Amino acid sequence: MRVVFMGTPDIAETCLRKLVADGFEIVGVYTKPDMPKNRGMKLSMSPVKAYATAQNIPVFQPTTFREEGAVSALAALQPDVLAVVAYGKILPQRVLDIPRLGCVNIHTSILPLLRGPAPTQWAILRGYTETGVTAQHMAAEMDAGDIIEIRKTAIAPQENAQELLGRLAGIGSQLLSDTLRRFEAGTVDRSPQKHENASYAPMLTKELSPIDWSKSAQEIMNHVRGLHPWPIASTQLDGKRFRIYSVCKTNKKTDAPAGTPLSICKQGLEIACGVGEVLLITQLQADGGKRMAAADYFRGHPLKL
RNA sequence: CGCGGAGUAGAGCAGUUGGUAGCUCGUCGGGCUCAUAACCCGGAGGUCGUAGGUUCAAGUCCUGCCUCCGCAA
Repeated sequence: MRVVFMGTPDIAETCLRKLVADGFEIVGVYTKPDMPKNRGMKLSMSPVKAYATAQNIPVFQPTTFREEGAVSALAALQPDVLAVVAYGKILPQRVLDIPRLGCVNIHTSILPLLRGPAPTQWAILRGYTETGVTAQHMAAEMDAGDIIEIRKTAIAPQENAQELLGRLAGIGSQLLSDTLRRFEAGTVDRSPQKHENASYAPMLTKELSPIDWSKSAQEIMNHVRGLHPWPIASTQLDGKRFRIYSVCKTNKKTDAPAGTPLSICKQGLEIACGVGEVLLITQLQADGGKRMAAADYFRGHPLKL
């Protein structure tokens, strides 16, 4: 079976590796074009491209499928099935129509919940205790395709989006591999989504970073966990901006206004949040500095309380 | 050559206009207490990222290199 794979970030690389390891014939890999990134604005390739190149799989990086050349190039690969994982581009119907057997997408939520680009992070941000991975037939409307299979998993109380995404990548890559086997065998299920229950998980932005200390300890924890590893929760303290990497609930109470630093102890800095609760900042990073334990930071930067 | 910050004891920092390095925590030894992530006394531990240069003298000034980090994309 001729498989064309489309994907860009780490989770896509994990899935591609799984397909290669399981012996699928990958006749082409699509990924987003190399972009100047990071310090120095160096041109960098996606994890998927790096891996595909190392495996000598042909890599395609069209800017858009609106051009006929890109569409015909895909058709020339004569794919039986198209496997898409976090590609980062919307595929028009005429692209979805190319593969002989169909197009499968792996989405890291329990569809129809959390359609869109950041489902893993929003599952945590919204305080869900369970999420999952969905294999769907692709439709022109994003993440609205008929469902093939859903595999659920519980979200651990302390788990952050990076850790969760790592687990979902493992589950998703297995699900993708299993699904492709079913495509081969002609035993793929199909059941429509309950579109009236759909919700959306929009792209994360830096505007989401600042912590609202008037929220409850649990909500702030969700905020910190959900925005890890990007864009990372942040707050102002003593006139400086800090990225907050991890926090911990306490059972203490306070009358101090939300956002007030209360005390520094061995584990970190205690701050008042909403409804009189106290949250402990355990890991942070100041501008220009490294990420470190909060207790370490305040050893060298005494904070007047 | 996108903009900027930083590399000093195990950890986090200070070190003023250049004159053989300090603080907090930890660590080791001793003491005190019913008790404590408590307190007291004492000790160990640093070729100040690296290679050159200026100087009587450089952590402190100049140049190259390495590494780390934030912003912006």
